[in-house]
Amino acid sequence: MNTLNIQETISYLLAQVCKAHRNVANSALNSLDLHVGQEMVLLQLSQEDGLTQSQLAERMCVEAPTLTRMLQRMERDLVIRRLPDREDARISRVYLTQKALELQPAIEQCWSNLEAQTLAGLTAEERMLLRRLLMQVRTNLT
Amino acid sequence: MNTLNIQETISYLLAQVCKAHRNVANSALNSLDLHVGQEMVLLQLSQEDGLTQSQLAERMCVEAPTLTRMLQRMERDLVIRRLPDREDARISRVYLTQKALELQPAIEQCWSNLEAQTLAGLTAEERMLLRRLLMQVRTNLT
DNA sequence: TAGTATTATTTAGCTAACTAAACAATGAAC
DNA sequence: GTTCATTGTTTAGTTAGCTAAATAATACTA
Repeated sequence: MNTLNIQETISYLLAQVCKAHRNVANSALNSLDLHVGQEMVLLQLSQEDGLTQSQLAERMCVEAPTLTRMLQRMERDLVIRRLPDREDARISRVYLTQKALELQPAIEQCWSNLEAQTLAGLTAEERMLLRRLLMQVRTNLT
Repeated sequence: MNTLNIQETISYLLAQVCKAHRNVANSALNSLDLHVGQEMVLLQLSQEDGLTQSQLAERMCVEAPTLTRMLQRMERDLVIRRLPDREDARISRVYLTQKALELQPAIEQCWSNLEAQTLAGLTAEERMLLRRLLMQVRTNLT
């Protein structure tokens, strides 16, 4: 017999929550012709345009090759463009396009709706508590 | 200016936690020659061997084509085998192999370690609370 | 200055996830 | 019993994520 009932672990619950969260985010973003993950590129650039790919990868916590391919597709779809750095020819800087700027309010609305749906039925105290606990978990796992 | 600071949302935090959690799980499973996601197939089958692919997909909350490909790779790696149902020729049933049975204690150990790492530094009350809050969030998102 | 090490990005090749569509077998209804 | 709908699985094609290795440019060092 199993001594550990996997389905009763918080890890299992967490994995389910994440999958559901990602699915909800994805559905919303699809209506903007974006894939889940791409919104984070646009959000990072909206805070600081012209980041290098390395900077962007680090802030998004993804590996460089993952980002390269995402950016290739996003460039194809005209939501970002890449220009070589003036001083260092190794570096490629990423910029929002007009299309991305126009998309931005809708993306923020998506994110805001997602947050509201995620936290529905939780009091302000519970939300603070959830944040604190998740921050502890994040620390534990990184 | 942004009215919403994405990085301060719980959705953003949740996405980070999930990514970290999946990465930790993946590293541990790699040492058993498994990929993250595959352990769930084995865990489900260890609770009930001979499930149909549809049943397995439903319990894992993944789509049928996702499972088909995972099972093809796992069959190649000799951790599961598939046999046609005797009565209904459409149905394919999935069974653990000897190799999978031998792997099982190590998988449970992985999961157990993951759970411990995830919850390090949290009191019993905090763990109960986290479970309750995550269950609410799961309900909100499904 | 020539040679080597480091840094930035890309390519190649893998897995997990999705949807849409094909395929095959069963079941139902006329 | 033949046609049609439903069910179970697979194929095709997409994206996000990973590691290892290739490529190219800069920086350092003897």
